[in-house]
Amino acid sequence: MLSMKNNRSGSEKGESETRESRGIPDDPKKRAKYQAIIEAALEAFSEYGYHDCPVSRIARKANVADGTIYLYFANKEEVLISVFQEKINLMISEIEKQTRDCDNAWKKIEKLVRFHITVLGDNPVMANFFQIQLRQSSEKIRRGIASPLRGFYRLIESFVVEGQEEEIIDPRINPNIARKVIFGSIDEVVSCWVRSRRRYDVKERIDDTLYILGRALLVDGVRA
Amino acid sequence: MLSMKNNRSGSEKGESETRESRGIPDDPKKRAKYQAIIEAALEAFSEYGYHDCPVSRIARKANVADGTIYLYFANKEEVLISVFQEKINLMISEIEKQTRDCDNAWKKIEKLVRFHITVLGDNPVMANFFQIQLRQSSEKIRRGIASPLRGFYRLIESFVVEGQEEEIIDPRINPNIARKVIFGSIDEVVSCWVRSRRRYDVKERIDDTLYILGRALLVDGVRA
Amino acid sequence: MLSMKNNRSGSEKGESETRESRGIPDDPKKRAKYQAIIEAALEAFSEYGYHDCPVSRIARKANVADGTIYLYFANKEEVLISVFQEKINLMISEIEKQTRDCDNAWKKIEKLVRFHITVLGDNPVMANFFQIQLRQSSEKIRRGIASPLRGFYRLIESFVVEGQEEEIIDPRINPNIARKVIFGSIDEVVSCWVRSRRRYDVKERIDDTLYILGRALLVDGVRA
Amino acid sequence: MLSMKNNRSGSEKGESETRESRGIPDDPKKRAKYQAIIEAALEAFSEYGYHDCPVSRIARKANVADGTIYLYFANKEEVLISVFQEKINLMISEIEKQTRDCDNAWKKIEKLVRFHITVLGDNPVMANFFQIQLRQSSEKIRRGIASPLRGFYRLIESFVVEGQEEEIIDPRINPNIARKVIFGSIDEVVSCWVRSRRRYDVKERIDDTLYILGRALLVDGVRA
DNA sequence: TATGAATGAGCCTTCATTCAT
DNA sequence: TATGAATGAAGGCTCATTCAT
Repeated sequence: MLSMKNNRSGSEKGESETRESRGIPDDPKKRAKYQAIIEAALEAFSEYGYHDCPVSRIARKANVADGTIYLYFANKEEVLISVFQEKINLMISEIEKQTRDCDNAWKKIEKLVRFHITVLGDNPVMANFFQIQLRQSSEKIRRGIASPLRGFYRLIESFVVEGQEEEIIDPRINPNIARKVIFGSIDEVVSCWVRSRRRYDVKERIDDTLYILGRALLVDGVRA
Repeated sequence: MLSMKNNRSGSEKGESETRESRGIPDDPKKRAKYQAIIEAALEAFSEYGYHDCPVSRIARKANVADGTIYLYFANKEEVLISVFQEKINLMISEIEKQTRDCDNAWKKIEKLVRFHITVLGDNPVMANFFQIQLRQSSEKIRRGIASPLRGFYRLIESFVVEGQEEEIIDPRINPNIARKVIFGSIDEVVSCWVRSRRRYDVKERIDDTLYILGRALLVDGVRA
Repeated sequence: MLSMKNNRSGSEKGESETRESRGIPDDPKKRAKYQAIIEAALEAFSEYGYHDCPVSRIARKANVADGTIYLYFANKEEVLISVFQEKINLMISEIEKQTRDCDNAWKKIEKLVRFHITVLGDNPVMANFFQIQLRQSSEKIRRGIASPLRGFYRLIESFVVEGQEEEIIDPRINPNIARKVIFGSIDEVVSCWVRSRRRYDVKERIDDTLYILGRALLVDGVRA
Repeated sequence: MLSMKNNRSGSEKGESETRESRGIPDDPKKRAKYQAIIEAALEAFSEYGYHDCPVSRIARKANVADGTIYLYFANKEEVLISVFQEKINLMISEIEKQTRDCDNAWKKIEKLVRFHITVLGDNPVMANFFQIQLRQSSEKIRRGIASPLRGFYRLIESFVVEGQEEEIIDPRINPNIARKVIFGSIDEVVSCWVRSRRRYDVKERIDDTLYILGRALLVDGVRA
């Protein structure tokens, strides 16, 4: 099983407390403020764009002082990274929970695709954050995002491998590439929808997407 | 055939000389300087990241004064957009040329995928630009990029439709979604490679990618 | 009586905290810094001229960082406007105070003229500011200055009307034009002196000016 | 008589040709271009404001290249000064002509006031230029304007002295101050009208202004 | 722990002026 | 003489971050 759940430290190398990450507070009062900042940042970034969103705007939204942000996060980049960590980890746990009792690996992939698109489709703020704000050119941000994203990647890939073990997914498929096709497809579907200013309902695209992904992965006998 | 080739004007409405786009110079001397700035910007953005790359750095690289940039582009955002226009249009023309005498639509898709990954795989600077720098959160940039990108999208989609007419691609596939799967897959494959700091050779991933895309699209009889 | 005294808010519409004016701070510590900037700006503008005086020079003179200016004023134009507001309102209050127990309206006008020329005559920095720096071609500045200036205009005009009610000023005189003659005369007297680089003492011109203004306004019986 | 007419050199000290002024061209073709620039500048300054009017805008309006401006004027400041010189000298000549056969000095003053306000009142572009654009804080501009302005001042003052010689103007009046009262009054009347965005007709204010000025200057017996 | 005033580095952009053609 | 592309200095302003309270 994926042991991602609480591995939310800023970097995988365990630079415990210094610059890169101040960690997630244990004290419930602090934890609440930490969460408030995360949620405020999510909204603020989506609303104004990462680079056009001053830290003061996050603070204002979170009902804290500007300086308070820096008691919880090392800097603005860390805030963005932490928002992503929080959200992607929630997503991963939820998908793990929901796929736990699926009959087979393809059902899990189906669930994952459906869940991911549905969540973002129902949540414009998060969709904007994931598809637009996250893609910053800053090296530090990219590195900070890499690790939690890997958790999501591994989840998908594990489903593919599982499917191959169950002999419902073509064994000649490279699972790593399959993961990229799956993730890339979802990502593109959602990105286009966000860029279209959400003029249609993405959820209506789920079945067509799954149809193609099913063709791509499943051995002939299994395809409906 | 797609008539995208030389449609590189800044805006779709053809406002010859407004703020948003100063157009591409006809005078060959100016054209050369325009190109020099484009190339310098491509490099500079890739090297430092769009937001961490002052206009002065582009100017320096292009061997022109800071102010000169503004004789050719309305502002920094326009530079980024123009670099993309220039490059994506080159790519489109080249793909159109190379696919002109393919036997069937699938060969064209194969060519496109292979070409796209190869070009970026051989060109780290451009890869970084396409996969990282281009994804800015600025609304204006996103809009500026949308139109030339659409040309690329249309090209892919036209191949899918062609394949369906040739009855080698599953008619039940939604071509628009197929395009997203194809583009999303390429994009993810290249992005991961760039993010890995190009620690391997992407071109080695082409066949595996095409294998999955072939499964995804082709009717059973055609698949090798 | 004119209720101008403390009406120093940035805009007439009472928009408490908008861009255009950050208001005058209540907190005494901030108020002190606000005043320091005002005084520094007055000096700096007079010394270098509005357009040739970078904000950084004001900051330096006020012993604050450049950015601090923008915590107190929305932009450079607002600084100029605020300096004027501050100074003209002081002037108005002082004149109101000093004219309160004058025997008649003409004495008030006399006082006003004498006071105005004396203050500027004794204060080259302020004179330069009022006569030179204030007259900027920027529309926004002109509008910002208009409202506090109107307070000064009204004061003069009220004296003229009063004089007519007292039957010492010719009733056939248009008080609005009389105000313009009075103000225009003072203004020209001081301006010429400033432009002469203060090569003489303006205060010596007061009596001659008042002699002419007395002739202009007073009914024959009253003139000395 | 005033010998101002063609004394339009940049400075009174006769620094013939070097920096400060390139003089007015004799060659009629050049003279035409010189005039075209003057007129274009007058318009452009009025329209955009001196500081917000790039030299290129003047060039455009004058149908010449930017660089051409510098063949006729040493710099932008010189352009402003020259516009003023041209216009004020025209004004002076015209007033001299029109007052040549006035019965007495007061009629001349009347004519001058009426003429000045009428010309500006009928010519918003020139009014804006004289009342707003001209008042720049730049030391160099102020000095450049001083000399031609002095011609206008002298004209007014000469009328006052004449009036005193004719014994229609109070001999106890200081002619220099009288000139300031006259000029200051006109200036204020026109300035207020310009600042009001010309919402009324200034010419309607002429009589009221003259009434007050007549009271101010004329000996009792002469006043109507 | 929380505040928010203060900092000051840094960047985009403008535009007067020059000069090769 | 005329052009207009090129220059590059300069400045207003923002905002991430700090630190005294």
